[in-house]
Amino acid sequence: MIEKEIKNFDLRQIAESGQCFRMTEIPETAAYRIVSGSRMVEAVQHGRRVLFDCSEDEFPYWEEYFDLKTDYGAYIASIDEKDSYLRAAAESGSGIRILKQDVWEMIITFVISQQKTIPNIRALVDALCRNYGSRVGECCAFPTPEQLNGASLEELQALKLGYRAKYIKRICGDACSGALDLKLLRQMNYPAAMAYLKGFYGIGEKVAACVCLFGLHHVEAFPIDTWIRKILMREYACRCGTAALERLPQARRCEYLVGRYFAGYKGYAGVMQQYMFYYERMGGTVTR
DNA sequence: TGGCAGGGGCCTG
DNA sequence: CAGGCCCCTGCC
Repeated sequence: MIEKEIKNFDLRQIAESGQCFRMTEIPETAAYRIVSGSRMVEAVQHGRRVLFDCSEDEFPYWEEYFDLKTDYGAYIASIDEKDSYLRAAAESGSGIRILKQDVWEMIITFVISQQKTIPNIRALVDALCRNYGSRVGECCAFPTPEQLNGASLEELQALKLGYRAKYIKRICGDACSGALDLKLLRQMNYPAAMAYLKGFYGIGEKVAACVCLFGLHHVEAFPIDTWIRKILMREYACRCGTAALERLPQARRCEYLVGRYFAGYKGYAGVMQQYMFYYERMGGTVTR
């Protein structure tokens, strides 16, 4: 057991923040089970005190996973005082961390995520682990590229992956052949990683940004999905006057708003994205 | 009961 | 840029 006192840390908020899909509350306890790649830990929290059920040797992995050495209070304190929406969002999710997850797992997970709901994504990731991952104690590891490459297109479609099955099939092939070089990807900076990821079949702008943010820990990444799009148009579009915005094509409007209102959070705009996403999913109200 | 809209998008023409 | 895509869920 490792016990730590941690500010700006909330297991429940992290579990519901939509960046990880294998973090679950253990029934009838206040504890959470967190699975990443082939590792597993259980953690429970009482206020700022957090207990991790792991050895001293294992802890550094989870310390990095939860980004425990970073001061999220400083991120929150840096928010523009005039931006009352963002302040409220950050307050609602002040215990969120940007996780440093397994890159391969993030690639497949976010390819799956397109046009799916979060419960659905959880179920599909779980199915991949149970069907193709190695058993680790009582849970299953995320399948390696080689393991997942053993799945036929028909098998993947049978799991209800729909049109994503062919993306996954091709990406597994690329990862096994070396065309998708994860080691190389991990060494790239943000723009290079985005360009590299987008070159693979089934990975577009949004999925690439999620892999950068949640897998490579490029916290400047700012994924724009339907929720963030809705927020940007509702909370930020009116601030700059509609004329400037209407001159832009539909697809570029969000990009423009992000450039205008989030440039100040240079190098960590993705943290703000997570606060907004969480706040919106919680119904735009503080649930504490 | 059925039709419709939308889901943490991406590819193709 | 507009459709189409697999297929499921929520809603009326």
